[in-house]
Amino acid sequence: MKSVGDERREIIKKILRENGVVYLKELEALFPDLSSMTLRRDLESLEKDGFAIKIRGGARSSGIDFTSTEQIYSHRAQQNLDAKRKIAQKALSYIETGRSVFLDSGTTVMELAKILPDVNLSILTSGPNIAIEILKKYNPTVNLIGGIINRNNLSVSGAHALNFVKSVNIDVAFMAPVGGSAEDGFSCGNYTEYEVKRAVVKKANKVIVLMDSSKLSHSLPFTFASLKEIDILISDARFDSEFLKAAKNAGVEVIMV
Amino acid sequence: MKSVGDERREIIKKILRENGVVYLKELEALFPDLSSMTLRRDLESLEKDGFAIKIRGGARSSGIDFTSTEQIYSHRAQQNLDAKRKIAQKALSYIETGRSVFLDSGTTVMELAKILPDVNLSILTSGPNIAIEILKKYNPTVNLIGGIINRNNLSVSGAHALNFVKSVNIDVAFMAPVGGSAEDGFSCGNYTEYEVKRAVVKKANKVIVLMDSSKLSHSLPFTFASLKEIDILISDARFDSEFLKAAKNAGVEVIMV
DNA sequence: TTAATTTCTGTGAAAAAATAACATAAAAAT
DNA sequence: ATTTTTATGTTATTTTTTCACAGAAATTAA
Repeated sequence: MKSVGDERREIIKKILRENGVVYLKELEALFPDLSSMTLRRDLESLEKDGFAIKIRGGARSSGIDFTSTEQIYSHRAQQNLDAKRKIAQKALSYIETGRSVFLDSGTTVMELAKILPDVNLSILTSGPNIAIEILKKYNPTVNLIGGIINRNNLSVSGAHALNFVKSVNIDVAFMAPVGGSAEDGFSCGNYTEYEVKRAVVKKANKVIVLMDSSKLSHSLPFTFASLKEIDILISDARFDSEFLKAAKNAGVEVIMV
Repeated sequence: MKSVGDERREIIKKILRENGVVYLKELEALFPDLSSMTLRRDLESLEKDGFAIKIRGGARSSGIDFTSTEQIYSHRAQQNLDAKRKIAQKALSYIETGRSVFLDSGTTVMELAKILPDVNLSILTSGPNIAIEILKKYNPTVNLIGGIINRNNLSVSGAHALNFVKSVNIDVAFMAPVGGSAEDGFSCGNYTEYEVKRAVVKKANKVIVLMDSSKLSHSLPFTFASLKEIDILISDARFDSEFLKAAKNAGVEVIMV
């Protein structure tokens, strides 16, 4: 699985991580005895892997921190927009006026935020971009969890975030895992974010997981909720009978969109 | 401040938001009676605004959507923009690498956020839009204060915000008052926001106030800092000798841009 | 080991796209 | 009404990218 230019591409990745951008000229200077075509091909391959975005004269970092397992899949996740919308639409029916609602960070939840009805709701979220989206409406009260922000997924975590969550009441929580499976439950790739999600799951009266099919059968290091701990799973995935059986045993209502 | 092609660029933004990418060919088909040069220029302008990233043959969404911010601020942000920029430019010289910096919410501070150098800084802010702006850079660590968000000025406040501020150390704080005068000091119009600002002023080693001339001689109900409590005042206002005398007595360095 | 196969790299021509510079039209300001 | 500014169009030039093919290097199989 390793190949000849891997080391070179690692170096390019590093530059990309540090500077956010790399130009062909730089690379040509850095690797004087390679043809620019080879370096072009490197950028191309990095783009195919979702690490870089080619721009004129070079490439930019895709913004994904590829040192963690979690984000390796995130470029793929970006593509499932249609599924995310359907999931969000379905999720909408579980939102009741006047309730206290937690919205996790993530692109699927962002779709939900966009179509949220403009009614009296108390929203709590760990995503600053989601908070701002909801502020477009007039009626919901928006509470933003504070803490350190992960620039890769615009998610807030850390000790403050954790304390915040522990001090509030949540009727219904919409959670967005990065991975999900029957055995390992719903997981993410970052410990501090796991802590926050875990705390939310414990506090919420009802937990609804929004998961598009790209997440299925991926497991990430930190499980924030087992099947037993959630109430509803909304997904576009075609679950196999084994999964559905496990869900049924755990008392989870599975909704396929 | 609105300009001719704005509507067209809104459409392009929308495409970008939906598809994540847009190609010049598409745009040429969509706007058949415009030259491709104009459309190129649109993409360029969208890139300059941080909304898009140019790629060969088109542009990709930068992933950061601050439409809502723009909408909320569209009017206010344009007022005195020139002065705000000059103030921000001046403020920049008081930011040192590696320090813990508090950035208040507000449009003047937003201008500062935009031109912040991409260096190792620990940023604490009460403005979610400011946090997102800074996340465009690679190096600063961004801490966002949590709490309830005021949809009029995108500022976070409340008990959680207050606790957060009380638990952190701040080297230098950049504050944006809504009103300022020699007698009443620097003030704002909302009690919970006052509480947070007050806490910041007490904790910060150095307090720098950024105030454009439209704020001068306005007093609002809640004074979060008296002249004595601040270190530097940066403004485009033409202060009268009485004000300058009061500032001098209070040991405030007044910088007029 | 050699031979076969695959992967990686180099070259240069052709195509595509981006830029720059200048001209004109439209809009805004005075 | 005029000046000034902003937006757009046109064209030529430069730069970058793509493409197709050939040779080198590495890997695998025999």
